[in-house]
Amino acid sequence: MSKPDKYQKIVELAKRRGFFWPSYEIYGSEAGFLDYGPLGALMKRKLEQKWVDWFVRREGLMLIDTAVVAPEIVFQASGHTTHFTDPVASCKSCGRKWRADHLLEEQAGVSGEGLSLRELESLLAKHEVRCPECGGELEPPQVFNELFKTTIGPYAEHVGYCRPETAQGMFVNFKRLNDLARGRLPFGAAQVGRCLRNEISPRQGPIRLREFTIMEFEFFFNPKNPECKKLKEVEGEKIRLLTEELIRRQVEEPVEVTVAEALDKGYIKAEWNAYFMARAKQFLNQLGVPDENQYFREKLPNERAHYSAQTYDQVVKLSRWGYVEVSGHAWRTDYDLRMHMAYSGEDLRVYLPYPEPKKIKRKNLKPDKAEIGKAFKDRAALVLRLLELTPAEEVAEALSSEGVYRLRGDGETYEIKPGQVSVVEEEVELKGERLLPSVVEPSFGLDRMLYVVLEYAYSEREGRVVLKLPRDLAPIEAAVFPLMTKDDLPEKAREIRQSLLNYGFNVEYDEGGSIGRRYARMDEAGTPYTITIDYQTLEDDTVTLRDRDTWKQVRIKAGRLPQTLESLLKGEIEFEEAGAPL
RNA sequence: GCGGCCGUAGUCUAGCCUGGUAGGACGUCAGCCUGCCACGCUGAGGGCCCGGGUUCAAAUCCCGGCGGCCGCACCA
Repeated sequence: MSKPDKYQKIVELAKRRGFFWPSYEIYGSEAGFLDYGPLGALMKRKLEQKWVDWFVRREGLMLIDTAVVAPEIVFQASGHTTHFTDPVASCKSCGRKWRADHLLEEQAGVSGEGLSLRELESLLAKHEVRCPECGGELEPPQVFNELFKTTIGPYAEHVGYCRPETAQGMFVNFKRLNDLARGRLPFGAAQVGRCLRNEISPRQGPIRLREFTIMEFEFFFNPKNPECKKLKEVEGEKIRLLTEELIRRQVEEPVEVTVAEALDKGYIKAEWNAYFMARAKQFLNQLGVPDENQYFREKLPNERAHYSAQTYDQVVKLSRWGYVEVSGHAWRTDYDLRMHMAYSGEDLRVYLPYPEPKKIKRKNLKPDKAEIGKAFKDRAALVLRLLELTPAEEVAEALSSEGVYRLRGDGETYEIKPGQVSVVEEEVELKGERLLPSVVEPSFGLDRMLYVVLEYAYSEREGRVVLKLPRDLAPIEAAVFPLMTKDDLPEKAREIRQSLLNYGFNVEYDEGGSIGRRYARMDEAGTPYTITIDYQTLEDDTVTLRDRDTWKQVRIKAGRLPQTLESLLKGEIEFEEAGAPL
C-alpha cells in the first residue's frame, strides 16, 4: 500500500469533486458520519431511484416511508434491545475492553450466551477470568448497546431508539399493508431510509458508518405455499454461492450454480430468497460489477442475526478490503410478526380461506391463566400470547416426553410446566386459517453501494481520471461547451444548454480553460456526454457530441439532442448510432 | 476501545530529527490566448487538526483530545 491504491484515489476524488467527505470536518470530524456533496447527493438519489425502479416498480412492491425514532417497546419486541447488546468488561489495569461472554467461553469453557449481566459477573469471578492481554482483574461487565438511545418529549423516562434497520417500519405497519394488498399473499413492502447504529469502531470510510441509508424490503409469503411464481424468469441465471458447508470445509472459492440448482440442492432454503438473490446479482451487474467479482456468502449460525433462519450476504470485490457485503438476504421467517403480535396484542395473522371448508380434529392448548399468572407475573400476558401462536402438538409432545416445554420469546426462554396448560382435542369446521406470513428480506446498503459504483467506474486514461459511471447514475448528464469564447459561440451554447434544461436534463455549461481541459473535467465527474458548439453550429445548427468512455465524437442536429440524449442515457442506442462520426 | 504509523491551502506534498510563524505542484478565480482532448501567458485568493505545556520564540519538542490508515477486538 505504498503507492495510492484505488480507495485512496477515490476518496481523494470524492473530496475534490464533491461526491462525499467526512462530516463535521471543521470540528475535526466525527468517525462514522459522512456528508454527500453536490455530485454525491445527486448520484445517491439516482442510485436510490434505480433501486426503486428495479425492485419496487418491477416487482410490484409497496414503497413506504416510516419514522426513524421508535418507542422502546418496538425494539423490545424485535429483540434489538437484548440482541443488539454486547456485554463488555474492561480491564482494571490496562483498560482494554473485551466481550465478557467471549472471555468466559475462552477461559472457563462456559457458554456466556443469554446470561444476564449479574450472572456473567459472578461466573467471571468464580472462574477467575482475567484480562487476556495483561492478566489484570476485570471490572464488572457492562452492556454496550448499538442502538442510538434518545428520549421522546420532555420526559426522561420515555425512552426511544433510532432504528438500526428500516425493517421494523414494515412490520409494525403490517396490518395496514396487508389491508392495502387486499389481504392477499404474497406481497412486499419496501423502504429507503436513514438508519443509525452506534458502532464501537467504524472504519473504512463509506463502508461502515454510524448513520447510513438502507434500501430494503420485506416480502411476505404464505409459508404453506412458499413457491415463487416468478422463479421461471431467473431459474437459469447463474449465481455463485459460498455455502455454510463450503465455509466449514474452509473452501474459499464459491460454487457456480443456476438458481434452480441452488434450490434443488438445498443451498437456498426459501424460493423467494433465491429469486431476489438472482435479481440482486443482476442489479449489481447494472452497477458495473461483473459476475466474477461478486458472490453470495452464507452466514454461519453464530454470525446470523437472532431473527434469521438463513442469510446470504451478497459480497463484492473491492480493491482494498477484498469481498465486502453490499446486501443481505435474510429469511426472517415469521419471527418479527410473531413478536410484534405478542407485544402489541394485535392479531397480525393473515386469513387465508380454504377452497372447501374442512372438518378436522385438532389439539388445542388451554392455558391455565391463573397458574401462568402466578408463574410468570408481569410476563404472563406475553407468555399467553406466545402460546396462542404455538402448535399444540409441539407443546403436548414436549410435556409428555420432557415434562416441560421451553417457549422461546424475546431472547428469553419461558419454561411451561404441565399444570400451566392442558391439551384438549376437539372437532371443528374450518373455512380457512389464520397464519403469520413468512418473510424474506433483501436489504441493501446504499452508501457502500455508491462507493462500489465509484470504484468500478474509476479508470485512468493518459494520466487523467475517467469516471465511467453507468449512464443512468451520472449526476451530470451532459455538458455544453462553446469551442471559443467569442463570435457568439457562448451565446449559442447557453441557448442549447437552456433548452436541454427545459427538457429536464441535468446539464452544465463550461467555458473556462481549453476545450481539452473542459472535457477532462467532465470525464472526472463522470458526465457521459459533452456537446460542443463550434463555427459549423452557427451555419447549420449541428453540434458535436462526445462520448466519455471512448472519446469518440459524432455530429448531430441540435434539435435532435433531447431525444438522442434520452435514448443514450437509457442505454437504448449505442453511441455510434447517435449521429454522423467525425 | 487497545497497539503501530500518520495529520501542512480545494487536492497532493516539502519543511519537523538540528525551534526563528511556511515552499512547491495540480486545481480554482480574473484576464489574455485558444478552431476539439488537462500541457501558452499574466495576475489573484487560499494552509500548519484542536487544546494545553516547555521556550524570548513552536508546523517543528512534550502531554492530552479528535480524526485517518493498518493490526487486534467489534460489525445483531
